[in-house]
Amino acid sequence: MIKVREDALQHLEIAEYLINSIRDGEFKVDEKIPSENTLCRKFQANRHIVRQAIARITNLGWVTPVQGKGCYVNRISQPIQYELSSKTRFTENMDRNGIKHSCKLLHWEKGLPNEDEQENLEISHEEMVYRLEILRFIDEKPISVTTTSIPEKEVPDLEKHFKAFQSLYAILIDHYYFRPVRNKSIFQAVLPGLKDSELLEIPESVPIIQIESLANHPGGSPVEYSVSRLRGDMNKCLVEF
Amino acid sequence: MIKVREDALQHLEIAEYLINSIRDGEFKVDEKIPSENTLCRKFQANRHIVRQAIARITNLGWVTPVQGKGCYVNRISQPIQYELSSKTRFTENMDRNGIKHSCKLLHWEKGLPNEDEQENLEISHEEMVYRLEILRFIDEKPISVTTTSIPEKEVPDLEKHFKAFQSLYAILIDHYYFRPVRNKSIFQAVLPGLKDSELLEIPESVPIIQIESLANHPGGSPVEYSVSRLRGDMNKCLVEF
DNA sequence: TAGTGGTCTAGACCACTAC
DNA sequence: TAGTGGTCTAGACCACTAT
Repeated sequence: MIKVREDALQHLEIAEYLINSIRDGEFKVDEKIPSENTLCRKFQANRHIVRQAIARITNLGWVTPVQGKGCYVNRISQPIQYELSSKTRFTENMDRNGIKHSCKLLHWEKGLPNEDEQENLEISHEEMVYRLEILRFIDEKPISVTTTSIPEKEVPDLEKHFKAFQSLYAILIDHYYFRPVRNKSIFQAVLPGLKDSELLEIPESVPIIQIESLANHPGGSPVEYSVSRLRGDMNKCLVEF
Repeated sequence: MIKVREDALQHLEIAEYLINSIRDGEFKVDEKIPSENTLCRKFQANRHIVRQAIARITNLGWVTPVQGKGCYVNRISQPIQYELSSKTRFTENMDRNGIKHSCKLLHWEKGLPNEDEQENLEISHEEMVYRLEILRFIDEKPISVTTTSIPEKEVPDLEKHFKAFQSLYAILIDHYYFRPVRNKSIFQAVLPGLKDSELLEIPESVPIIQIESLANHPGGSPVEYSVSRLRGDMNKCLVEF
């Protein structure tokens, strides 16, 4: 067992104080906690220590520091529950729960498949795939980013339907007359990469749920391989058996 | 967009160097990376910066610092894939994949149910529950901690069977003649609390997968409510639909 | 211009490990 | 005793926001 000096770990005490103050409503949602300097004076602590404390409660999701302004208390919303089954999709999930949402096609490309795509989609190394990167929002705040791969042969000229992009599944159903069925999903808890943390507007220490999914033609062959990364503090996933 | 000084974020450069060196095999698994002081000299950087870099690669799972000794490179094992379905249990999962595992009953108690337990197990506030805390190991390393609640009426005198605890399900089947069936699971990515990080022997910034599950009597009423917390860097969960 | 958070330097003392 | 990582102090300059 590692000993700890009695007066040490002061940053944990400060973090605890801040969390309790937020819980008690002393620091209110969307308002600011005291500045670093103020906290230094209050606790007779070094700025470094105060910053450690703030880093901790930031990672725990309580506040978001903004350069030049201050450190804002987050609205602690219950995470959105996302139901995964063979049929549910993001859009239906949100609509069914009456949650206002939107999405944005960040990027698309047509290219040769990587190994994961070849294996999961059961295609050869020379069959082209469409690759879409989609960012989803709830209350104008980004909550997930998804990379989806579909073989070109399944959706020729897919890019013709990208104007006013609303939902990939709407395009598949309206223009290609099929609706993929979720076959399997693999869940992991990971830390975001630099790109993810920028897109999702979270610090690099907020955990994210990564869901790697494969969807098939109804009763048939694999057609859509996707990797989604959801903010851990705003999402949870329900699976019923 | 926030600007960054060109010479700034030096700690990210150092972190990148360290990761690349580990990847390239320059720093080998189970050996130590150079000491903080050595890195300070090498990069002409302040110790604080070097420590930031080390904190980063620690959180990303590459190394584990040990006081007084050094900073050891972790064996990057592919995460263990854990298959969740209505029937699979930890023990069967591991056995099927030929993974050597063990577990330990950390604590047990009999007490009144909390709100979650009342709701999920569909019991009144005065029906006692057994509450078990189980730590699971793979290769002698802790990988998950689970809290399981079962109404006392389902398993009277449960504690009589705790000697040489091997598997809760073995006890249920051998002595109470039923085998719970998984009904639903809720996945979240969270950061560990202090207690979790101690039990799982991970720093507080390594994400964990939290799985809240409910299991029923075959075709019947709820009988087991559990919350598991798995090391994110060592586990992934597969669900097939 | 003043105040905020972001980054970095320099140096101190402590606890733990190895010798 | 020397070397390691853990914690903390004191102070600097920067970028951003508000006034």
